[in-house]
Amino acid sequence: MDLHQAARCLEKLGSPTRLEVFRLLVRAGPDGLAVGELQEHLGVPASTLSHHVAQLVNVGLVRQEREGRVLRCTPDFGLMTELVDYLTEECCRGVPAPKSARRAS
Amino acid sequence: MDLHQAARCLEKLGSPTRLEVFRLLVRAGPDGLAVGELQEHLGVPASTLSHHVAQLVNVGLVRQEREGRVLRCTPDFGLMTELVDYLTEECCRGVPAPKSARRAS
DNA sequence: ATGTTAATTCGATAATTCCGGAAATATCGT
DNA sequence: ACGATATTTCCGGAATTATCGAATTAACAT
Repeated sequence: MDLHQAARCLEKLGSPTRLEVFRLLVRAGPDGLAVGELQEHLGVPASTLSHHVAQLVNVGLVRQEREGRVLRCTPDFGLMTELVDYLTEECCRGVPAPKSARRAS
Repeated sequence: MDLHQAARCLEKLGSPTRLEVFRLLVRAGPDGLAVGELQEHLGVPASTLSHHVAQLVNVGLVRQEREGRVLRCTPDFGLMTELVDYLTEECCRGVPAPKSARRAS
């Protein structure tokens, strides 16, 4: 994860609607949620929600898989974790951790 | 930290320039950096940089203190940590951690 | 084929953000 | 008071993003 990728992810998470979408997906269990289910939770018009979800997919934070006529959305925990790790490493410590001192060893 | 505050912080960090500003401040040690020093690092026109820094100050991620004609900027580690904790708690775990099971106990 | 549901794409408008030069403000030194 | 430096504010245009109804595509059932 480099600075530009981190910025892109942060930008997309930086909208209340999209952050809520991601949060709902994370809490929804392994099957995630269909776009329609997200809509019920959020009460946003379908086309608006579709744009927001598309942006999260675009940046890789959300994956979509068709299941009949339903589009099931799941969060990419790996990418989110990379992002949080980037913030922790690069933006939370006053002194950059020496490259040999990260997690064990 | 609630969802809306988190979204505001994320939005402001979601620009390569602003993320780089924050990163530089974090790595700069306890005295932070003057706006002018940031400008040397980034090569951005003064007024543009001023806008970006102002947004970070606005959302509380950066503090400014006058020192003569220099404005010294320091990151708010506390707020940043709250943000990262929010993301970790709310957006990284599939199952919300039971409220009695966070860090020790 | 037709209808129904799920979701996206289109298209148009409104609102916001971004950018940077020029002018203003603040502080200090002489 | 004047000049120099540091930084912001003002302003306007360009670019981007947000919003959402309407039309469209996709999948399925009858």
